[in-house]
Amino acid sequence: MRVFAKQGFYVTSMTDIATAAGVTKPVLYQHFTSKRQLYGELLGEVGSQIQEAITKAVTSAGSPREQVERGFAAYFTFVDDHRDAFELFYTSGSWRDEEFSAITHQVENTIAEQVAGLIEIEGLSAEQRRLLGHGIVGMIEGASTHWLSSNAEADPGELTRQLADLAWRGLRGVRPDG
Amino acid sequence: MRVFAKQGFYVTSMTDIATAAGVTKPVLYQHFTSKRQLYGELLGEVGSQIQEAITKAVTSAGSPREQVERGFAAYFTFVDDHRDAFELFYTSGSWRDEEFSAITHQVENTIAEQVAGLIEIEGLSAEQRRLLGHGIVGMIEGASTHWLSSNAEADPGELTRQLADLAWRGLRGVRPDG
DNA sequence: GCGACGGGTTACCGTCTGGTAGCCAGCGAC
DNA sequence: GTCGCTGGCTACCAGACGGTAACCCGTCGC
Repeated sequence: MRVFAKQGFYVTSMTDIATAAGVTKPVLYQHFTSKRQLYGELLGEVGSQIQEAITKAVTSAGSPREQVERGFAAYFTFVDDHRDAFELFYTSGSWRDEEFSAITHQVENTIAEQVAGLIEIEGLSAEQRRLLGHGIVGMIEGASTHWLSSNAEADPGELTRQLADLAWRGLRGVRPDG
Repeated sequence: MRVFAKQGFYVTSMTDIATAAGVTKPVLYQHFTSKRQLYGELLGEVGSQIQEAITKAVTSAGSPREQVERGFAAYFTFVDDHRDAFELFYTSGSWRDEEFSAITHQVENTIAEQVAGLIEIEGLSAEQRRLLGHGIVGMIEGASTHWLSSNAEADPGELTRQLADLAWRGLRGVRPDG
């Protein structure tokens, strides 16, 4: 995970992974049939974790506003705790690969659908809701990426307050703190 | 551009590109010194186009709200008109590459900074504003990606209305149409 | 002490790709 | 008609990587 997350799929060689794991290539091939299978398994594992974390957080909440808040909190906490996993999942660079992008898209679609269900406004088609849901998902991903790359020392709680407020109230509704 | 956008940097071979261009490899190397240089030049070109389109649109607007609207419109119009360019730029998969990601990040940072300047609320630090700006940029990117991959027949104008409204007024402020 | 066994390692293969050298065709000059 | 030149193409090279085969070493039973 660490080496894939740092270097990406194509740059990383099986020897790199084996070395990082303290073994040699043939040992790796006793556990995984191919490089693609190893990567796919990793990606799927991470995807399940993200999805589970968010779903659990959302279902434990009451009002839509609270669901947004808790969902965001779960996401940022996950990113904070599993930095490598997030980077692997998000900047893996395998979006042009049919098999791999299917996994990431499945997760994004699920989250976007959950978000779409929180929009209370009448008169929006399902596809319009989905689109907005993906907008919110992109918002979270963009903020997370910047957060990690900028080495900002904001904690997940502060991030959640800011971003959930942005999502819920828009650019005009953000308040300085709490 | 077309072949890079469809396959990504590593999967695409110079022979692929040469073939798509109707020439052979050595001819390619008369124009570009290496695969990386070719890709970097392409990426920089696209980045400049995106940035210029948005900056031009934003500076032609008055109120912050209008700047958001026009900026979004410029982005979605660009995506619609230069699908390959957008895919190359966004899902290029070269985020793990120091040299390439510098280009994309530079563009994203510039846009995020412009967005940050539109937030009128007092009491936010520069870094907090930047973070929210990147959230909005991610929102646009996420929505664009979904828009393209879902083959939705929404036009850029409709996208702009929905998403600009989402950005400005939040999830509670989206209205069905117009 | 000796032999069998099992897990890991070295060493290797085929393939592919970025990048280049040397050839060849076609055209213009005389 | 022949020579020379220019520009593109075929053919090739070195290196790297995914994946595998064959070997080797330590351990355990006798």
